Amino acid sequence: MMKKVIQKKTTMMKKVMSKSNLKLIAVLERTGGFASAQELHQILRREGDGIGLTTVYRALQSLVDDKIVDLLRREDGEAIYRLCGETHHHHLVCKSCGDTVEIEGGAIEKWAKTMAEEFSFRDVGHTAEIFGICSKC
Amino acid sequence: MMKKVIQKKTTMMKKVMSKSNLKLIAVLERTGGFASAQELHQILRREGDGIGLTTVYRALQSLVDDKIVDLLRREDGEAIYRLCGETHHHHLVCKSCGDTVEIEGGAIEKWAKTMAEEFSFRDVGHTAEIFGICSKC
DNA sequence: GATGAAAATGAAAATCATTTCCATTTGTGC
DNA sequence: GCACAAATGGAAATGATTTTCATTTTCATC
Repeated sequence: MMKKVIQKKTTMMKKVMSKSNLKLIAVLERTGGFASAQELHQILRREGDGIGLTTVYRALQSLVDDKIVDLLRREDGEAIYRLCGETHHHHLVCKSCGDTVEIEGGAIEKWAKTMAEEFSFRDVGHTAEIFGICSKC
Repeated sequence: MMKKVIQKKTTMMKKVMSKSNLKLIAVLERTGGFASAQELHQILRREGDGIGLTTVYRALQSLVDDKIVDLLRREDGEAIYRLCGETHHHHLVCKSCGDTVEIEGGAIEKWAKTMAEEFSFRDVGHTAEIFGICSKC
């Protein structure tokens, strides 16, 4: 069995993940999709965690800084977060009932890449959503 | 001198553009790029126009509804507005300097249509933006 | 020109996400 | 235990946007 290495914390060391950061990651893993800070806070509260809203915002911010979660925007401008590294997908949303389908966006990825190259942009990301009325509505 | 044509307003007629809408369009034309509601309001005030902030928001909203201006988001979520071109297009936005390129989205139109059909959605629209860092930044 | 209804307007208040302040608690090394 | 830095959370502040509501303007019609 390998000997356990005790590490001392030094300024050179990578920051240790705080408890709240871990909690947020856990919720994001569990819920899968996107969630706003307010929603994440509610979820944690509902589960009995007394975490404060401030802490949720702080934790999310640091996770974004560390590139552990992505920050996107809803149509109304509210910030939504998701774990990085999940397969990147897009949404098909019913304007009437709100039902959402996750869809493949291969064509989009290619398009974004092509356009970025054409205009010499780097570090590009993209957003793409389709909205309409689903068959049930 | 040509005789002035007096038109009567009827419910069948296309909605007439209100004064504030025209003012907003004028400023957007003049400034060219994107501007937030707050900025547009300041510009108008600075020019001696006593227009109220509420009216600016209302005018922008109606222009967006009428597809006369585009609504996008700054990184911090603040809404920014810009005159639409005639054709449906998408944007390539620099996260650093805010420069924007209008780009072709043929691939997107096709993708949206295909996906909508696959999941039996109707009346579909879509949004798609690419953001990154431009060559100058 | 007067009139009345509908549309437009703007000031102030309300809303809502997010940030800032600050006092308290927790964790860690000595 | 002690000292000190980091983490935390509640309350207040901020800032964009929306709502409310009373007032003003527009305009077709008389």
